[in-house]
Amino acid sequence: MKKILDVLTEEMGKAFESAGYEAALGRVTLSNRPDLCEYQCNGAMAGAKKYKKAPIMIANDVAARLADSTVFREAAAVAPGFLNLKLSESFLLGMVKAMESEPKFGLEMPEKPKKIMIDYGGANVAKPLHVGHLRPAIIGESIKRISRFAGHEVIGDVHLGDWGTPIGMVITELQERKPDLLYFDESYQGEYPAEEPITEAEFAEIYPLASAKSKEDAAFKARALEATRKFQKGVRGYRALWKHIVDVSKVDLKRNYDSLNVEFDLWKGESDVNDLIPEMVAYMKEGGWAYISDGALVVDVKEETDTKEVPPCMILKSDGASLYNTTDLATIMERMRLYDPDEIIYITDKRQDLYFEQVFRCARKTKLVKPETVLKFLGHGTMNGSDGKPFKTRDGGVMRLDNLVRETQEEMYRKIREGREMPEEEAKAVAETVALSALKYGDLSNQAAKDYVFDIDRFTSFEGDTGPYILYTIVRIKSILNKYKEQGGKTERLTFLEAAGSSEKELEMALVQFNTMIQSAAEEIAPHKVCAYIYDLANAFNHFYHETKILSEEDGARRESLIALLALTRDVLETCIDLLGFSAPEKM
RNA sequence: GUGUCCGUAGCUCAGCUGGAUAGAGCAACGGCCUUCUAAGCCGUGGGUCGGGGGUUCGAAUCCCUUCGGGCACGCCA
Repeated sequence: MKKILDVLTEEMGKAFESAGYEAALGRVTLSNRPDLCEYQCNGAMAGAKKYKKAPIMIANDVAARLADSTVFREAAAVAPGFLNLKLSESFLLGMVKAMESEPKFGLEMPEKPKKIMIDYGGANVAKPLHVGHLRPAIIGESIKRISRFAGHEVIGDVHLGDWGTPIGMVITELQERKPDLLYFDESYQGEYPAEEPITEAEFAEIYPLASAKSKEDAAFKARALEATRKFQKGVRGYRALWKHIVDVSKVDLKRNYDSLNVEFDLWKGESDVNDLIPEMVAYMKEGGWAYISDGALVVDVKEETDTKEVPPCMILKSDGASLYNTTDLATIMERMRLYDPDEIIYITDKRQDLYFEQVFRCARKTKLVKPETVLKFLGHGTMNGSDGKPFKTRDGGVMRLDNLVRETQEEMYRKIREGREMPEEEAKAVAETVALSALKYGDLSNQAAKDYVFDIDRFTSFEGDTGPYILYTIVRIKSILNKYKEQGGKTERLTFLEAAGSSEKELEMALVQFNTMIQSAAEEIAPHKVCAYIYDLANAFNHFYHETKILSEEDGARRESLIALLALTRDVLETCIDLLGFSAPEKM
């Protein structure tokens, strides 16, 4: 179905045209004075100059043409030249019905769906996820879901950092603890055992320790670097150990991401492109793009239009080793070969802005991608503590992600037990669901590019613009629908009637904004628009709920229509929160 | 230094392809439960949209400038 603003603009454009003005002036927008009207058009003022006429005269001309419109119940010309519009209830009803009957609530699918790869998560092997990993994970997950819902083919890739020194550190610490392991015997020629030489618990304990050691103990660090070099070079025992560590780590990472309702389609990593690097480097040299500067291999990516200094993109360090750029470029090469995406979106901290600019320019210049391949970078801000600085634990350390999730769940559990009679087991399960909504909504309702303050009390509150408030609204609706069902009410093929009151009409108007909102959230990669929408929708619903008796409505047809409206509202809300990556319980 | 993002109510944030009286939430205060979840709803108070200039019939929104802050600027990722 068409977007409501397009329909209204079309209707308005016709009125402008028939009054002798250009149709393009008929752009209709949501009213910014809801006390005066529902929608508005400011075209009369925009056209005043062109037609050398007072805006109000133009507005009057246009309003006259809309007197018997089936779309607008009212179109009033108001000084100095506003066109204030109110919808006809029957027109709105038609939109609601279309929305209810069409797939995806009437969202039109793109003519040419794009294949989009999203690179998000930023996880490293052998390094527990910390709070800094929260944003890329949940923003990326939401963007993946929104793009997919909007009709595109989307592939989410965690793009694991599985080739770096953290693994060398873990190997080194392991060697200190278990020097007799087969893997460290470089003369050993046989097969290595299939089972892991390290348990998950042990692994979880080792990394932070090894990381700390490496900072304090220079000798340890040197050994860790040596171990890194060995597994990268392919020394058999080290490579085998590397594989074990990657496997154990992935189990741990998956569990963490599961708890956030974050799923990746691909678990690719830096190691996957390792063998591509020599080929890529040779290609860049042969193409005449790469040259040696200060010992390092670089590609110039300056452009004439630059107003700033853009340093060259480094391909290899002066010691010949690869770096972040190397694997990222090789990954682009691999992605083009294996998937040939129309678009690749990277979601990382915004501080990497310039870095990705360099990589994108390099990829484009060296023709690793097609001229039409879109490379996008979405930089997110940091999650700060109440002091406005990056979030830290009470003692100033970096907080692990699982601890943050657990603390949020505990806080939620406490609040639920406080406010509701609920068995412990159920309260626990509900707390998990609601806590995730608190965390995700708290994050996603901010623009991704901005920093935000993590405030557990605010996020877990049931009041105001929060995840729990949204869930509470959904639960209220479900509760009514369940009662209705228990009373034997009909739930299939319900008939809608025209809105009978203003709050009902407002709810319908909020509903029919859905496809407009999704489209702009998808185009602008902006999950916060989904949050803003469901907050408005939930408010519209709660207002309507307060004014309208539903189950006790005596007119059967009218009751049925109200139930249909409730069901639609619930479905839209639940679809939206799914796009944000969380869900609602049955009760709370 | 260069570039970039940000500065809106006491706090946390929307609004930024220019439109009428700048919106929410929290906090404060005051109402509404014999009735579908009051974790709700309704209302009151609270603002030189950092400052200055410009473009425009009209600027929080566009341009310039200035102040304040964050971040980035070749061998980390």
